[in-house]
Amino acid sequence: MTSTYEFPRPALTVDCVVFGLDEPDLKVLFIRRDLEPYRGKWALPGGFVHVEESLEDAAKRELREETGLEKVFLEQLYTYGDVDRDPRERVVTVAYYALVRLSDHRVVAATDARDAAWFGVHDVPRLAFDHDRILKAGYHRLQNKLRYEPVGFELLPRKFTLRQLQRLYEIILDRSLDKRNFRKKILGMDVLEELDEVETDVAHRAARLYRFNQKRYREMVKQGVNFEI
Amino acid sequence: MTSTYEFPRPALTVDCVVFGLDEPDLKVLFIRRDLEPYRGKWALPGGFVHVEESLEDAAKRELREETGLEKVFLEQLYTYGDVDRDPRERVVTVAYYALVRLSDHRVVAATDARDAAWFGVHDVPRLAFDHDRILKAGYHRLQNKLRYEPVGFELLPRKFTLRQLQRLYEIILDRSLDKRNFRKKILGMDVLEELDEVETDVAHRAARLYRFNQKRYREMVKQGVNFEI
DNA sequence: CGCCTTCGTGTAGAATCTACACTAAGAGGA
DNA sequence: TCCTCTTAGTGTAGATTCTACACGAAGGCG
Repeated sequence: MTSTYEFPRPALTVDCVVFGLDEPDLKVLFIRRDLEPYRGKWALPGGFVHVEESLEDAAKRELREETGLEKVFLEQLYTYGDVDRDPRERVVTVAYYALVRLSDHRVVAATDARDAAWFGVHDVPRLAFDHDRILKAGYHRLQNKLRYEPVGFELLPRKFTLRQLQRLYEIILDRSLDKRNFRKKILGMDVLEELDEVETDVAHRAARLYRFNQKRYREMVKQGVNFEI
Repeated sequence: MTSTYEFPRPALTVDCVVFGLDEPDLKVLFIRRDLEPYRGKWALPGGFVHVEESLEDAAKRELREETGLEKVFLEQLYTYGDVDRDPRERVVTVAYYALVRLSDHRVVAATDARDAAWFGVHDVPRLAFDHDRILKAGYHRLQNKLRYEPVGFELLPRKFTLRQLQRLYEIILDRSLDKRNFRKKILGMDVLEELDEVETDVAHRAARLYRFNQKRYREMVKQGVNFEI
């Protein structure tokens, strides 16, 4: 079954920059290509947009098919449309970035016959197409996002300690933060719920666990509260 | 001449949200559609992406063809890909927003047979497709952008007074700013060149003219300087 | 020359940011 | 049981930045 159009059309794909926190590293997920071009090279998970699915649906579907990931935080990043991005033909790619809780999704690589693997964000192999550029944009966006919105919770277990959260910020923003100031700031945002639980299995005083209160956050966003770190 | 593909492909278009400052209003440019669907309705300037041109080139070309505008500030906004955006068929639209110096481009509407017109951003007619949504996103983006980056100069004449600049900020951000604090802040950024000229044709003391020093700005961005207002 | 309008400037008090160090809790081993 | 080790959890002073606010100077115009 084929489709015919009066004028030639670019192919349309989605690609996802998938971040996961694997302390002490921020990791990104790639799949190994099993087709030409760039066969055997690592690439961002992604693929063609079907004509009856939205862009976001396409991104979700590709993530599920290629990496087994579901229900992750997903946001549009940028659309890449230079004419020579793909050696075969004109391809326009809508890039998304995703944040996944590795605590929930341990076994990603195994879910599919395809070869998937996490790489440290500062230690990425040569990538197919212009995917290094997309990766860079995704990382940059994550850093900016984190600076202005409390989005990091998507990378942590649902219950976490303030120390874990601070480490996350330090890893992503790539600079160290003062413990007391960080706690003041983040608690002052008033979007964390203090739980009646502490962490377990640590060989020292256990830290209190917190949970992100998304409902409260959304209310505060409406009121125009600032979440800058 | 037709093109045939194995699978159906969405059509790909670009649309531009074009802002211009026409004191005391921020205006947006629309064209009146002369084809179905939405014939006679106002719509964002835009059109199909040719297969041999980049997305940005397509946006520039459409702007030129439909509105006569050239060499304007142009930046990608968001890509809209819901399946039912267009009643005819699946259309994916990469939206851009543009800032134009009305002082340089007075006669936009006349350049083409097509019907083009500026509307106050708070006083826009019913628009074709989901263009009201795109407009909203563009306006929102402009506000955010202005808040964090000195981008407003693109809307002013190359030489301008601090008062003009402040008015611009007030119009776009939709709140009044303190004169002295604004001047301190903006001059403290160190990206304005004080000229040896003052405004003319005013019936009161003439204000000094300034010019935006883009080179200096770029250097400062590299150093990670903050341009928040 | 007087009037009118806008230009251009400083400061004090409030709020926020930054840098910094010690006691408390709990686990583990002697 | 007690000593040691590690991290938890907390407050403050000084510097910086933000905010609110008013008046003399310049220059065109009648």
